[in-house]
Amino acid sequence: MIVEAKMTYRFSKQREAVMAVLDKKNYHPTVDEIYDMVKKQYAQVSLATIYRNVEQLSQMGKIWKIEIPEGPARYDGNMEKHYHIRCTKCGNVNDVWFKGNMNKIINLKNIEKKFSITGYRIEFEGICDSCNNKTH
Amino acid sequence: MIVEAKMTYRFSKQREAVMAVLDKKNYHPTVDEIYDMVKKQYAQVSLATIYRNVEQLSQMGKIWKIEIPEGPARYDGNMEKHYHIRCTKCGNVNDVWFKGNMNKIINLKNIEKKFSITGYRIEFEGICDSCNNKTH
DNA sequence: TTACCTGCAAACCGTTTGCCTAGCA
DNA sequence: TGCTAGGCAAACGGTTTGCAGGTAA
Repeated sequence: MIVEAKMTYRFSKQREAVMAVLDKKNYHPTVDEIYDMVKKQYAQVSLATIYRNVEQLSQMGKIWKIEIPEGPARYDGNMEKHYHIRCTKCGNVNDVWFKGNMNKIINLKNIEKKFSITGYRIEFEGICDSCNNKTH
Repeated sequence: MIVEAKMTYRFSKQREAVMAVLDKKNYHPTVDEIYDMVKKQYAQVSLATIYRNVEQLSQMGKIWKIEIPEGPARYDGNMEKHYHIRCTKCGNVNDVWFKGNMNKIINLKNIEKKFSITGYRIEFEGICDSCNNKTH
């Protein structure tokens, strides 16, 4: 028998600092990058604390975890519905604001149902401006 | 200046065995699972060999690597164009045969262009039959 | 005063690499 | 004979965990 763990959150200055780092549009730092930022304010902070806090914050629905295949996850403090595009050269992630309702466009009813489909994950790929403009 | 490395492949029974494992429809094993299969035939085979071979085969365009967020990659020997759905309970991956042209449905022209978009990755999520039917 | 939260270090897991031998072409 | 592929073990990168002390409520 599984017993739901009761979980209460309490304030911590470190978690506030993580939130503050993520309070910026079109910014999708990795844990390491968040760590470096938070360290400026709390030199003693540990990497594990950052990991624990981003996990908690994303479970609380306050931030969004962006899974990156073959690389560190990135986090996004902007909870408005949008998508992401990743530069296949430098790895940077940018916001994609799709005009229209993606749920209408990807009509799950058109897909064969041996599963009950609960969602989808879509991620765009491309080359960003700064990589495009680089001579090499 | 970057010099393209010249690469020639040569036959190996281990790589044949990996291909043989993947020659089955709607089967998406991890490296560990492939390893276990190949070991039945070649007890001495090493995990590194499986990794090197799946990497090579997918570069040769003979198999497809399915990136799984937070988990081991899976491989698919079926190169016909299709999509995947992953059970969020048990992690199993199944094929999704989408009726229609996904490229028409996801019209990249509708998306703002600060990037040059080269592609997208879409992965469905759901609960598979066997997980649905499990009492718990 | 209770439990959550922290810092530290060690462990973890999937994957890659260095080294040296085996074996295809 | 030259160069790719293999086996083994160690290293790697991102992430999680155990523990003991710190701190919010």
